[in-house]
Amino acid sequence: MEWFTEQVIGLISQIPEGKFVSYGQVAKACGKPRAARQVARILKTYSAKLNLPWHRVINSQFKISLGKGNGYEEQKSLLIAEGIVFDNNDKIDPRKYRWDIE
DNA sequence: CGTGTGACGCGGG
DNA sequence: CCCCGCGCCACAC
Repeated sequence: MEWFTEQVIGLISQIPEGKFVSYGQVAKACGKPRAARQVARILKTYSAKLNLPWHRVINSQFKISLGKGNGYEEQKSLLIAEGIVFDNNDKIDPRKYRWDIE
């Protein structure tokens, strides 16, 4: 397993309940500021098997990146279950829920 | 080895 | 807010 991948997985696993981070945030924190897309791919590949809180990762627009009918509904409900509130535009408030990586 | 594809991000209209 | 284009990068064909 590559170093970057391990960093990403390690970081994601530390996101506190009720909080979120963006793909870009994770990429940056792991030393590759342009690798947001890779972070997404890593989640798709390992989330299920490694029991990661994948739902706590969204895009920089504070919205869920999964298409409706393709995981969107599930991610949303998981976040709501943790107390996160979505506004009328399906976005969440970063001032309340964003987790600023250590 | 060229080409297409994203669970992305940023700027612009 | 929505829609586009462009840059980015690992991967599948």
